[in-house]
Amino acid sequence: MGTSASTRTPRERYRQQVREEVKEKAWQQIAGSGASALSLNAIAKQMGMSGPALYRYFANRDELITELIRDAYRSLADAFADVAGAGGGPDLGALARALRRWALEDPHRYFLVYGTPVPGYHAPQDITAIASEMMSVLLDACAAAGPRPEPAPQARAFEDHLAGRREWAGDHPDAPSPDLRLALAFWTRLHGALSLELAGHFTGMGLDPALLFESELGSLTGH
Amino acid sequence: MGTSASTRTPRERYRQQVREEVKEKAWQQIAGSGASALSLNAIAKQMGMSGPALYRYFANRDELITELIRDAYRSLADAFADVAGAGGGPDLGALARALRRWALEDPHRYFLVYGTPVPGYHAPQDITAIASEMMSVLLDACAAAGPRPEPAPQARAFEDHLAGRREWAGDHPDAPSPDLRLALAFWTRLHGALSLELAGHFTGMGLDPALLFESELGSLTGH
DNA sequence: TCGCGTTCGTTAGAAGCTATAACGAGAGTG
DNA sequence: CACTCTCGTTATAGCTTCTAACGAACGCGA
Repeated sequence: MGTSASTRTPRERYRQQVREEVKEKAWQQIAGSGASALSLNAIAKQMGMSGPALYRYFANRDELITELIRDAYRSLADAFADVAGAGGGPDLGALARALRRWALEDPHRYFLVYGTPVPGYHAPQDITAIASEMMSVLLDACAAAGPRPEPAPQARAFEDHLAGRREWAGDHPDAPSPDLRLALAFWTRLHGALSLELAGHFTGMGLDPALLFESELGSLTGH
Repeated sequence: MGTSASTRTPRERYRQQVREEVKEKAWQQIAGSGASALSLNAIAKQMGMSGPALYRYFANRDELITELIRDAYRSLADAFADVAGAGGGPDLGALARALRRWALEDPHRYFLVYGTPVPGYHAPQDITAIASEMMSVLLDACAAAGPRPEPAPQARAFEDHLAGRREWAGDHPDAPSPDLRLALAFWTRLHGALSLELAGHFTGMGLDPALLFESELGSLTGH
């Protein structure tokens, strides 16, 4: 046990090491020019080897990008888990600020997860697993959340709808419908504020996105 | 007058006609494979002429895409204006549903406007003008909106912040702060729900995005 | 109606990309 | 020590954007 199957043979060790370095260079390149401009050729040259060598490590460009998306999901889920593990009990505000911190830390990484979807792309199983892992933390925080604003009639209707379709709640099959709706509102509202901020739709407006974010957060945690 | 400067010379007429056909084919291609896969070469071949011919009509790929973004903005602004012009007075619910209809009509067009930003891209003047044209319609609807939920403390703080920085309100320099905040919440919340829906983050959850959208709309228009 | 200039579409080509194929050299295994 | 599997190489096909140079056609003024 200990260093598990990851460190089997020296070959495997080296292989993993190169894959990591490729991904590292890929992140650098994405940070500069976005994911659509990611070039395997450029990465290879940057690592001192010639183009097609990288195809020993990644079947194609899409596989590399999928790997990057997976890592991005993983880092966000870890950030969530850290928040849940740290302070006394889960807290929606802490989760929200961790989300914003994570997004501002690397906007391109954020857009890799929540931006324009790649046409043919379908998330593999393990990525949806990470997503539901995050949802689980979020539902815990929702359950622990205090009193919340009186829901509008449409919100009540949505909660009724949710009561019948909670398969996505994963390990929280008994979560009350208001909690499910709160979790979804958390997700959509904060993502709305964040993605518009990061896409630059507020630039030139002279408003502070942090305050807008806090305002939207306030609409979730109640007064 | 009448047919204005657009129909000056026969040459100019033909030129505009070709430009329109190029954009038409571009939309077809985007609808199939997304904007990142848009190929000038493929469009040219589809129109029966050889690659570089298109460079007589568009300086480069970016100029074509910018034009498409402009048209996309224009069509959304028109959809907003139609709603405002039609029924008796502006209505937030009608605007919201027009927004969702517009988005579902062509998700790729939606992402062209609100999706992952192109790294080097900066919106030209006339596009920001269209954006503030929409904001004006939205602010009218906010002013006409009925009683709204009691704002959370963070929302009050944000309104105070907005009171000092309302330059973006354009032709509504005297809009009250609660209206400004409502307009921004409209924008961010509905965009949050829409973009997650269109990006497919709800697929497999078995929930009805229309009801989620209505629920979020309910949070804006009050009970 | 005739010429002349502008504009258009062409082909050729450079530079870049993804991706495959075939080959040589090395490393680890039995 | 030899054998095999893996790695990195070069060559190549096919795609892309975009520039350059050439010929033809179109339309405007005379």
